[in-house]
Amino acid sequence: MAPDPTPAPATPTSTPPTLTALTAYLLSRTGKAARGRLAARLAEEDLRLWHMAVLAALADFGPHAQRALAERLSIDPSDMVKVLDDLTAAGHVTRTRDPADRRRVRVTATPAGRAALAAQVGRAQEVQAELLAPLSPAERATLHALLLRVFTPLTARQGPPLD
Amino acid sequence: MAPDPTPAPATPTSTPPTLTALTAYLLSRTGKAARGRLAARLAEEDLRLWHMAVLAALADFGPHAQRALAERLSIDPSDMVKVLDDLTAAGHVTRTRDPADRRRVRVTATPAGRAALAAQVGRAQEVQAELLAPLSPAERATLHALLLRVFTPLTARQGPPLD
DNA sequence: GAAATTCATGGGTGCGGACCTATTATTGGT
DNA sequence: ACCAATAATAGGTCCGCACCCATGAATTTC
Repeated sequence: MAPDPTPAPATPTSTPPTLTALTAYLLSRTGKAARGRLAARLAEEDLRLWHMAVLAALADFGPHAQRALAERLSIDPSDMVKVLDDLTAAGHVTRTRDPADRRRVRVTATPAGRAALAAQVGRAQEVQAELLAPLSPAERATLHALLLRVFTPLTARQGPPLD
Repeated sequence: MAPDPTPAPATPTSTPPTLTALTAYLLSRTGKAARGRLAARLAEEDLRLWHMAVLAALADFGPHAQRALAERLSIDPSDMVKVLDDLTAAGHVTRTRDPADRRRVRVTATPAGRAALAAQVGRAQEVQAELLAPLSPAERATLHALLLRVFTPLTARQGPPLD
């Protein structure tokens, strides 16, 4: 019977209001949760987020030169190499040298790759359903729309040299 | 026509619709952006997100035993040590042994620490203003409310053993 | 008083992400 | 034919985060 302030129910694990009052903080935390769960699901098939992003880019925009693909996704070309190594090993994409310019490598999604992407999208939607469980369908739509408006300008990186 | 899909204006850097259609993806990306910019701002004063979180917890809930603080924030106790090392060195918190139970260390925010927290909150709001620039004040409030509802259950980790 | 427990601490590990520098083909220009 | 620029590739580094174990001091339990 000490002056112990924590009887038994242990610590509440509640987050400081000072932080939850910040939208930036909430974004950071929920984003991390989303990323973590997403990554965990993708890991079930030995994929990471970049793999899915590359497959999505190929599916949405068609074949790319490898470098163009890297630029589109704002990933370092040398890192793209490794991502594509994995994807080719898994049979999700094919690398073919561009006959016109044999320096370039043309990256194309295979049918298996597109199927894998569809499967991953499905898993992502499952994760998403868990995360957004507290929200009604209408609210989820609202959230999505708002996030999209916040997100878009982030990628619309000012084209100028910037260097 | 030439099979060349990229005339000259370089690569658009646009994100695959397959991804932007996923709220989980948007959460992940915007969250990462928020985190990154936040961290960059905090780094100006040699602080990281954990430092701010600890200061906020102390300011909001008062002094904590070190272990209780770690539990509240769901951080490993051994990592908490290092965070507190930094904060004490910066004069933002004080560590005093609990006279009742001399194993425990009582962590208290100093006035300087509380001031530093206020400054960081200010910076966070600046970052936030940039991020949420595309949204009207009402929309920002809506976003905040929705995120809060999504976030809360994440921390309300089911108390059960789970192991 | 001895043993088991709790805390704080130090040190170390592994993972993922971002970034950076050669090196080797291949090209276009001169 | 030579030279400068571009593509892909293979390495390597650094950082942040999360996690885990061993130790020593202090406390509770028996």
